Amino acid sequence: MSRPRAFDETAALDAATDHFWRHGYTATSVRDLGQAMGLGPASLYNAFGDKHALFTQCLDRYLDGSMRERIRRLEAGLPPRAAIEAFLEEIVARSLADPRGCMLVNSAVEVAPHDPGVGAVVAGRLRELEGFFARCAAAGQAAGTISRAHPAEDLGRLFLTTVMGLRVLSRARPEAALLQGAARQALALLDTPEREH
Amino acid sequence: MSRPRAFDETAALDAATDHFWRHGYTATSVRDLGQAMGLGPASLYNAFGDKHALFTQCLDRYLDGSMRERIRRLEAGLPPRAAIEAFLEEIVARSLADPRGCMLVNSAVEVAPHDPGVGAVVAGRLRELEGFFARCAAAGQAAGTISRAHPAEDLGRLFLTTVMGLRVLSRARPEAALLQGAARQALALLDTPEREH
DNA sequence: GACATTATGGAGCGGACGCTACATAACCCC
DNA sequence: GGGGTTATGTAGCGTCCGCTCCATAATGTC
Repeated sequence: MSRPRAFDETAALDAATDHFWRHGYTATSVRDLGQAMGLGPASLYNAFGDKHALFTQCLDRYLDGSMRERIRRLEAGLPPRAAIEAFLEEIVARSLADPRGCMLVNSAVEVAPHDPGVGAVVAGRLRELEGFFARCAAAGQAAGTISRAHPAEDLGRLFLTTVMGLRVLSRARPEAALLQGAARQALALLDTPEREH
Repeated sequence: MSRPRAFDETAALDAATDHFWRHGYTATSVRDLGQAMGLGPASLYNAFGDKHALFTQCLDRYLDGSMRERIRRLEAGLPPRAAIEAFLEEIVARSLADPRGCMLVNSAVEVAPHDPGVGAVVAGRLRELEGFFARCAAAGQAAGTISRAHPAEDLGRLFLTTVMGLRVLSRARPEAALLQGAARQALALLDTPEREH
């Protein structure tokens, strides 16, 4: 019925995501995106809408492929305490290996405060991550592998905060001793001896 | 000898800082800055150099007036454990009250990765903050007000990470329960019962 | 008051910005 | 192979970007 697209949509989105990820929203121009995606402006606007709409598609794809994938994989494949430990380990390893940092953090800082739509997406994903940690903490406490000294809700809040902090620190101080030390110290909360009563 | 400046340099720098703080480096134009500072472009460039030089002056002033001021005040006026607690409390209160977030975090995420000069400044200030927490932790342990269950270096690393994380979370989820819960949980590390041996 | 020096306002440089219009090309359906 | 429909390349819209030039103004020195 009509002429088909001459490019791979997912490859184009991946290229756009990489560009937003590296340079942020404002510092990325539509011309940059078109070049990275191998598209002229007409094709870009026809397929993905304007710059803002393209960014939200990239952010959604990024979050599905990184954060949600990790939550699903670890929660399904590991016991709760190990899932928490593995999450932090992966975050540290990624922070040390990938200079692009975390697109969720980048968006929370650069875009979310000025963009209610992106702000809602970011807030929702942060709640998902907090929920993962809180669920694992509660399950580990029920299974006896995690100390009951602290409420699971607060553990979830602190692990979420720790992940965000690690991702920020890695942009200016990508040092293994720093990131591993912080993660180790957060995980120590899982072993707090319980006071006798 | 020559015509004097017709504007207050510190007030102009404060106005520029506020603009960079709210909108970030890239999204702030020199015209915006000139309008906020009450200066024409000629005066602005003559007094402060180009946009990048002005930004670094704003960032330095901001850090001296917020982070360094807080470290100095708390470390001089409070015992070590209380200094740590007060720092986190102030960060939470400020995060809930001021929608601009933390300019150090903003700069670490937006500017530092693409700018070695700013990156060095940010890394240095992060080290100062880590040092404050580590010093307080060690002093508190020596005074007996902080548990010796964890090494002071790791406590410093985690508190630094926690502050960074709180500052990120507050941009998308400025919720008292979340930020206070995370801070409370981090501070619980100061009370870890020591295992008998 | 003439002079040297710095500050200021305004005009404007070349280029990049996000985005659009339009003619043409490539496909499916019949 | 014509017709309908969508995709694509190019040219270019109006605006804003960082920054500079230049004529003029305001000061201290003598």
